[in-house]
Amino acid sequence: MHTQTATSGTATFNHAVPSKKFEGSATKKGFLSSISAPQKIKAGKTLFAEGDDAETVFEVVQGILKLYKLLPDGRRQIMGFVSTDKLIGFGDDDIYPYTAEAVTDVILCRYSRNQFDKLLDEVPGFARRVLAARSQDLQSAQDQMLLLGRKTAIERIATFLLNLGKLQLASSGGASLQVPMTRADIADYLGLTIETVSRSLTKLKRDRIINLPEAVRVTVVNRDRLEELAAGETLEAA
Amino acid sequence: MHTQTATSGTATFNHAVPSKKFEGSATKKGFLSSISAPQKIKAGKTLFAEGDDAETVFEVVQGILKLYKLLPDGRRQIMGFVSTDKLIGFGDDDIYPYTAEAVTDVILCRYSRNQFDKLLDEVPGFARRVLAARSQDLQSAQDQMLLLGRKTAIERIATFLLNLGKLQLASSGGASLQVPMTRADIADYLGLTIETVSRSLTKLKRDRIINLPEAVRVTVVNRDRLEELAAGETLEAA
DNA sequence: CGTGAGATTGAGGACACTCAACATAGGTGG
DNA sequence: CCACCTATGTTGAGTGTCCTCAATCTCACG
Repeated sequence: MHTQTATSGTATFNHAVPSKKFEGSATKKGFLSSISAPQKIKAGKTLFAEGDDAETVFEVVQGILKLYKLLPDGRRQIMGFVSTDKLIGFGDDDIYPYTAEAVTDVILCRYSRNQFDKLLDEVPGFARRVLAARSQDLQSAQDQMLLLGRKTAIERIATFLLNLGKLQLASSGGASLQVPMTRADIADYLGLTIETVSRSLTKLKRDRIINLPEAVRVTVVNRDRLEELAAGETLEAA
Repeated sequence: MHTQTATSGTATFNHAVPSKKFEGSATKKGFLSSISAPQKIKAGKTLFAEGDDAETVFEVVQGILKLYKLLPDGRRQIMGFVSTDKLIGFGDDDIYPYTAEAVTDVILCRYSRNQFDKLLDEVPGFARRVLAARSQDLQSAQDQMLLLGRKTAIERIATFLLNLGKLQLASSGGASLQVPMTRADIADYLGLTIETVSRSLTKLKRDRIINLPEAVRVTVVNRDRLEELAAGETLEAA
């Protein structure tokens, strides 16, 4: 079971640049949105499951989704969190390769896979633009492979917080980060357990690198040190 | 240092299907190869390094390359092994996001990034086809994220051997696998150490799941069991 | 104010890592 | 042609980081 055959995709929030994707010729929301009206999804609801027929392509208008795969015994790996302006649910294959679930309330648009494919073939520059987005997703996935394969727990958390920061700097600003996902989600994204996530955050706090006014909020106190940790500079002394 | 900013890409060998990529209209090697003559690269040679200007797109004609990222202290993560008919070195960004090094002797073609971009814009269906390939690469990367984040050492090795098998079944056939990369490469691909790779292979041999006539050759004895392990069915008894 | 999901903290254990010795194979030069 | 030499791979002993199990804490919500 849990055949992860398909190829839909898009993932992660590692992008330094907020994506700009659809702005050219006949695209942006002006194009895609004309097909279907935005739709609200409640937090916790599953959009589609790994292995389902990939009949629909989704565009996230607002909110955050998580994409994950499961092993038969329940071990879970979150491939990424996707947010505004991302497309998910298309790829080479005809089934979804992961489950998509709303982390927060989400607003999104749906497009039939057929229509989407037609756009790819017929709208000049659209395939090119989607390719660029997918290349970014691939690169984020590769950064995550480095994290999962070689970074320590503390380094993973540091990387995660900085990426979260880049995302939010794009919209708001300041060193105060909102953490919309649970510790369990963070753990399954970073290949750790919730306990290790919690302990790592506590350690960063003890070391005066971050603050934790509440569980869902993090403020960066020593950004330089956090970046050293994320980069894996090993100066694990201090 | 080791800014991993860029977005070139392509990776991994997780594909069930041997890729077919360029066969349509004006593509296949008939198109791309017309630009540059195939070129030989010796095993061990570095094609380009992470951070270099991404001026050239490469098409692998024969042989195997490894793509990897490094942390400052030398920890290495191999993003994937790429083989015949794969394109590497293009993406959103203008620098390579990883180092590419020849595992075996390699024959490849080079294309200037400018020419490649022009093809993407001008050749009908080309961007579409490259997008499909990149979607496959992304999916492979996501499978690898599940492996790196959640699978045990034995499960990683089992998965690796089966993927190696799929690759080679495409060309040759039979349960006898050639392992062209070193234990160090396997370790850095699977997020393990060489010792753990070696011990895991030994354990699979002791359990009569594979045989190891030589270090570079593996024969699958109990494929069903190997697939259970790769899938993470946890029946870790036996 | 009681309840329950989520988060933190503690104690102990396990899987993979580190360090180290030894084995094997391929290549080179005497 | 064989002995040596270095790469690579295997095996062993001990350690450490992160996991497991479990208790306690926090906070939003009814």
